[in-house]
Amino acid sequence: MNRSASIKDVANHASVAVGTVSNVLNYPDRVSQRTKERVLRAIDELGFVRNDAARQLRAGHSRTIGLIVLDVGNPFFTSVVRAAEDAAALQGSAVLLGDSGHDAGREANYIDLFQEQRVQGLLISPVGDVSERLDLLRERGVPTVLVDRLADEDKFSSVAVDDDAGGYLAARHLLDTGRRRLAFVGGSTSIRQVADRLQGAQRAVKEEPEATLEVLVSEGQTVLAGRSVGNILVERDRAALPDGIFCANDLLALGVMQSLTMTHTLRIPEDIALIGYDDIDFAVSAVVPLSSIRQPTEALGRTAIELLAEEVEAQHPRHRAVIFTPELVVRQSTAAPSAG
Amino acid sequence: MNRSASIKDVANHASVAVGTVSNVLNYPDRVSQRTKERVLRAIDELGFVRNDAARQLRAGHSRTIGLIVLDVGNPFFTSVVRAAEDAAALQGSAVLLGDSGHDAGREANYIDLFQEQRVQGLLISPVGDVSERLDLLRERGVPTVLVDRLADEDKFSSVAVDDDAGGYLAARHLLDTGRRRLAFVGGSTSIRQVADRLQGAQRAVKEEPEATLEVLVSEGQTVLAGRSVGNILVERDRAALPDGIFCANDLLALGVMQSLTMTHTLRIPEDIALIGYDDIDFAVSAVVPLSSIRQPTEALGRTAIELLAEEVEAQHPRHRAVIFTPELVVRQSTAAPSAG
DNA sequence: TCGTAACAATGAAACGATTCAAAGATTCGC
DNA sequence: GCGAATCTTTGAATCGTTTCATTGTTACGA
Repeated sequence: MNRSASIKDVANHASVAVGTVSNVLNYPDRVSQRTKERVLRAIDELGFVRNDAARQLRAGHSRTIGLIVLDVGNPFFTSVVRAAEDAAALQGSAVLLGDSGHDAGREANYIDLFQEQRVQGLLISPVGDVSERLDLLRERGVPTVLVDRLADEDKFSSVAVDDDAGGYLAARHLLDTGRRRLAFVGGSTSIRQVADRLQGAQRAVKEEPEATLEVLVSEGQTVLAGRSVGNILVERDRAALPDGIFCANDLLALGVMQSLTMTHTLRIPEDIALIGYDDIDFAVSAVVPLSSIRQPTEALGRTAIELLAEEVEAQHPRHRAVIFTPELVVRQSTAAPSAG
Repeated sequence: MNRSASIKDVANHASVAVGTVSNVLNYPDRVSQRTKERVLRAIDELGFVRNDAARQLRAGHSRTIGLIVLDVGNPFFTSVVRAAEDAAALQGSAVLLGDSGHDAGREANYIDLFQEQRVQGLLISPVGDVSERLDLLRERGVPTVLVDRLADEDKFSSVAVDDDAGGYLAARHLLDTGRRRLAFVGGSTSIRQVADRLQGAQRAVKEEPEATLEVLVSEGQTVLAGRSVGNILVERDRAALPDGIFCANDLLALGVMQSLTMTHTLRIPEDIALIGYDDIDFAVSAVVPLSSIRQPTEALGRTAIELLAEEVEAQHPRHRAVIFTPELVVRQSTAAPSAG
């Protein structure tokens, strides 16, 4: 119980050499049937479990990949994590997950921890700017792929989603269903995602001469912030109201939906169409099922692992930036208005 | 770049013995100021990072704790994980997180992986029954604490939340605010949590002679399932309606809320009070802010780590089962009706 | 100046798995 | 029955740390 059995114990118990036990574990074909059975029995009887530390020490590297995300609670990352785990499992690696919680200190701790663990490489959705900490990783030769953040291809590979394209998709969809007086609701445009989604929306609006896009800045990106914006809107003259609203995320959209439907005078989608972004679980079960833009999180996670594998294998890695295009999910909240 | 610097490289570079470098890292007081500086400079110049595998091999155990949860996406577990990480950090350990996704196969993989890693111990929220896999861990002497699941104290320590008490709290609150015709909405009572919460509610109702409790079984525990139940309710005669509804989780409650408020004839909380369970983020930002029962997730995570530490230290561990009582969070959805 | 105590530095041994050259056993054709 | 070829098994060396008994150094009081 105290000290767990080692390969040497197994060897003694089965009366073979340690090398043979190792062969049974790693190259079973090299070992005769009889011996194999004896060894396996011994392993079973002693409850032997390989010591990964020793294995790894000898091998010089681990079979794990470090993954540091900004917030495991965020469904976007949860989904990326799951995809990355599955993709890693396929190539025989395990993922060590770290949650930085947007905190640079925690991020640094995980980077250090993972380096000490000699992970094969690192997937990271970095806090703030791509910092010196990451440059240090590069110098140390730790293969690294940035997730949900574009990077200079001289320095890192990266996977990201094209937020401009997502914004375009959303606005184009509102225009395609006949809306012309659009509004964009988002937090500060100092958040890159918000700025990009807005930019894409503006691009779409420019394609329709008579279409307009009003920008409403919310205080944060929560349901409550959305409700505040909605409350301001319902005060307006009917004529001054937008007929299509694009929110920078689903939480905002759900908040706006609450305000608009609470008054019982405005109908979604007949009077105002509403589309969000992220396609969270709640979108489908909103009072009026919410149209949204879905990000290809599975592809992100899988591709991140694949890019990392490239980095690990290549001697002189040529970094790549892979950008995914999000997808429009149409639900009732943007159904075409019944009359022309 | 190829092979990272070892303690031996550092020793050469600083012209000291390897033991001295080790002392600088682990017992800085044993080393003279001059030497320490030379060594630290060498570490810096070579970009030396401790190899944890070697450390661990020598030590015989790692400084990590394995944590396997049923679903990292579930806010309950996310919160437990975070608390466990913080508590572990305090005692100098790191947490390796595994997400079984309710899948026994994935759970088994993580158990194996963590055993190979020689984790100090394991926190696990097990899939299905406490199985032979866990018994095996016990035989192997891997300290294990069950999370969110009571266990035989002969076998394991455990931390859990008292769902019966939670159910009692919720129903008692409805009764205290004057409601007498209560309804319970939940999925199948074959789910332990559902059964316990119902039982607690029944206990509270029995305390009031004229109070009644009707049980409505939903198909699943989602917003949509809640909406279905709500839709059935609004069809009823006003007189046959409950005046207080307790849902086995917040998703169900939000769904019920959607149905009731959509009709515009029933008001929450004036006509019907509504309370959920879990206190998810969405509860506070619902159309009518939702009262709920909050589970002490931080305490769960922290205590789990503490119990594990006890197991690790004690030679002949006496297992303990710690049960937490949840907490009532009152919001608008159960405000006392304006008139008596 | 010497002996002793306190302090610093040394380096071999150990942790447990994998590797691989070498030795030993078996099979086969003739 | 013999040599060659093939298949098995062996065990020492190795990975990078930590530990610890030992040796070397310094300081100080008598």
